[in-house]
Amino acid sequence: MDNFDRQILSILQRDASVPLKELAEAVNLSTTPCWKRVKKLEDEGYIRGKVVLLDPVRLGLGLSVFVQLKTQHHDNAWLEHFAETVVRFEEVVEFYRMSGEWDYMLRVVVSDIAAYDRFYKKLITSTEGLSNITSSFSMEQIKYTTALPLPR
Amino acid sequence: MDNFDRQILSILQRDASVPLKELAEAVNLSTTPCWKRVKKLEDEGYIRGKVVLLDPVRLGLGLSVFVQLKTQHHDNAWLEHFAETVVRFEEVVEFYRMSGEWDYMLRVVVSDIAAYDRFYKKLITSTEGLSNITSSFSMEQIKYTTALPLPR
DNA sequence: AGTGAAAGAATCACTTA
DNA sequence: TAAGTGATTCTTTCACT
Repeated sequence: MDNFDRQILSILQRDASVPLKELAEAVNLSTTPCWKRVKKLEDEGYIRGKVVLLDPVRLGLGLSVFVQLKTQHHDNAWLEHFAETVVRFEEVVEFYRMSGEWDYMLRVVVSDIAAYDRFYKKLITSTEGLSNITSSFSMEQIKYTTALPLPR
Repeated sequence: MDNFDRQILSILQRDASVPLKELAEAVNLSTTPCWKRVKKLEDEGYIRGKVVLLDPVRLGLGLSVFVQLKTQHHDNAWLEHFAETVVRFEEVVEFYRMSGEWDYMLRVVVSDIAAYDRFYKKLITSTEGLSNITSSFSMEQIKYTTALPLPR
């Protein structure tokens, strides 16, 4: 992981549609060595995949809801079962196990409050052992990026 | 936005490295009409871009911190200035204006608690008018996807 | 790490339903 | 208005230096 690699990752995580030739020029390599580095970064797991990002608002999915959850169960078996259930819901785009007051946090993407309510009912009927839930509604997504802060 | 388009988006938002020929086969079109649809979806703003997703843990960026903020200022000028400042920080990968108790929420990606503390100091010295801040630490990212729940 | 050739994909003009 | 065919152009990939 040298400087070349970091530059390559930095460009590709912002725009993966640049042709290899341009990418190579940008980092001052010729195509083949640059290509070999990209392949290596894929093989070594730095690059997890290439995807297209969609516009949630354009698709009528402009509402993000953050759901914070508490449970009494703190054993691994319960967590595994719970995680499996929650992960299956397509509306759940992010899911974290937290320290502090709340045990879990989700980000749920839906079209509107009515759709969120449907999701909420689905969630509480399909999981057990939750002692507390709170939902916080986002009014506006001011920033959303998949680009990680790479050390330069 | 018909069924073809939805299928195309559904595939590309999970894997944008599939060749057009395969994509076309998967949705039962030949390459050109399929290609035209992809271009149209880009032009019309459904597709915001193509990116490579990196593995945060592999890069030593395994800590997500959720930062909730309150302010006294509820005018547009203050928000704009505040948003501009916060958006500039690369560590901030998500930034929402919220309803309810907290006015804003951030997701911040850092390497460890020490790095978060550096970010925290940077944040509070570069913004003004914040009346309350709380940080919640994620122990584990159980799910993270950029794929939106498209209606089928 | 680089060159140049071969293989493979994307793009386009044009045709057809 | 939308889909298909085939030719052209551009990109990626690879053997070799």
